Amino acid sequence: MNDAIQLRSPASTDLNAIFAALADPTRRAIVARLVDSDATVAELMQPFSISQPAISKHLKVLERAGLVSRGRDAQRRPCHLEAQPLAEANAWLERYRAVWEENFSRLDLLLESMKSEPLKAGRKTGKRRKTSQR
Amino acid sequence: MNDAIQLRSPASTDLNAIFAALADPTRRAIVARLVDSDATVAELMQPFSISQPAISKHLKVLERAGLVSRGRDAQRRPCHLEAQPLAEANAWLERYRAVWEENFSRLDLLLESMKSEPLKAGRKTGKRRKTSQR
DNA sequence: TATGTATATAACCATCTGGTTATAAAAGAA
DNA sequence: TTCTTTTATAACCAGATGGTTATATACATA
Repeated sequence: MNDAIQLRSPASTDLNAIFAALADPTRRAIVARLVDSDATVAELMQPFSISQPAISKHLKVLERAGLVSRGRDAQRRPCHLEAQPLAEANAWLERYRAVWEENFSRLDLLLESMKSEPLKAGRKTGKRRKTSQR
Repeated sequence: MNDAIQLRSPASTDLNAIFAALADPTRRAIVARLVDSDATVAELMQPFSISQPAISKHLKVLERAGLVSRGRDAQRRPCHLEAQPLAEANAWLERYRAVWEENFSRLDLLLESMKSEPLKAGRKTGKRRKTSQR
């Protein structure tokens, strides 16, 4: 995936849109709803007290992030949840699993992450491991 | 975690800030850098061609999301990566693992997610699985 | 054809974001 | 004290975001 320094790789751009899309509770609720089944705009609108255009805007954000695709059924434009962007976001977070799981030591994580995906953000000139004590 | 319908639960608010913080490539790179070790603002600034105040702003966003905590070492304010928000974001995505892993069927996922965390976004009045024809 | 239904678009608004430059503040060093 | 280093804050800007209302479009049906 190659994140870190060069900020404009296509994959990185995707992650921008994906995380941004997930940063809104209405959109997360829409994603949650679509796990169950495809749904029309009207159906997605139902649980919320916001206008239909607002929902359409949210759907466009989800579409741009690749999280939702649209079909066509007469006037309706049924929404379908796409898996891949969720997998991408998960993959990014997965690299830091060791941070929140106590099984690994910091050093283990470093080696682990270098093996799977060279982070190369470092350039740690001084490499002070304990810059302070918090 | 209780997401979906009521949009302003504290946990939901956290996810907003967490995902929003991760939606920027500079901030994701900072997170990646901090996995290795704590770092000062100057150290974090180094790989980027943006100003120091810009970095300070990014750090404030990460702090608000709980992803980074700050220490004190003379003039320096070393940054430390906090695990919990990453775990929270991961936990949210984890609920949809079955969506991108073909092992589960859709129905399996539904049961799975209901067991672990009642989604209750549905209110599926008609429970039409295929919105396409009606 | 006219009407109703489902969705999208336009125009607008307030607020947030990500950047800038200039300046302030905090702390060690001379 | 004065200078230097490190970080934060203020003021500003352009553009995005999330909402609104009003209107247009696309299609089905009476």
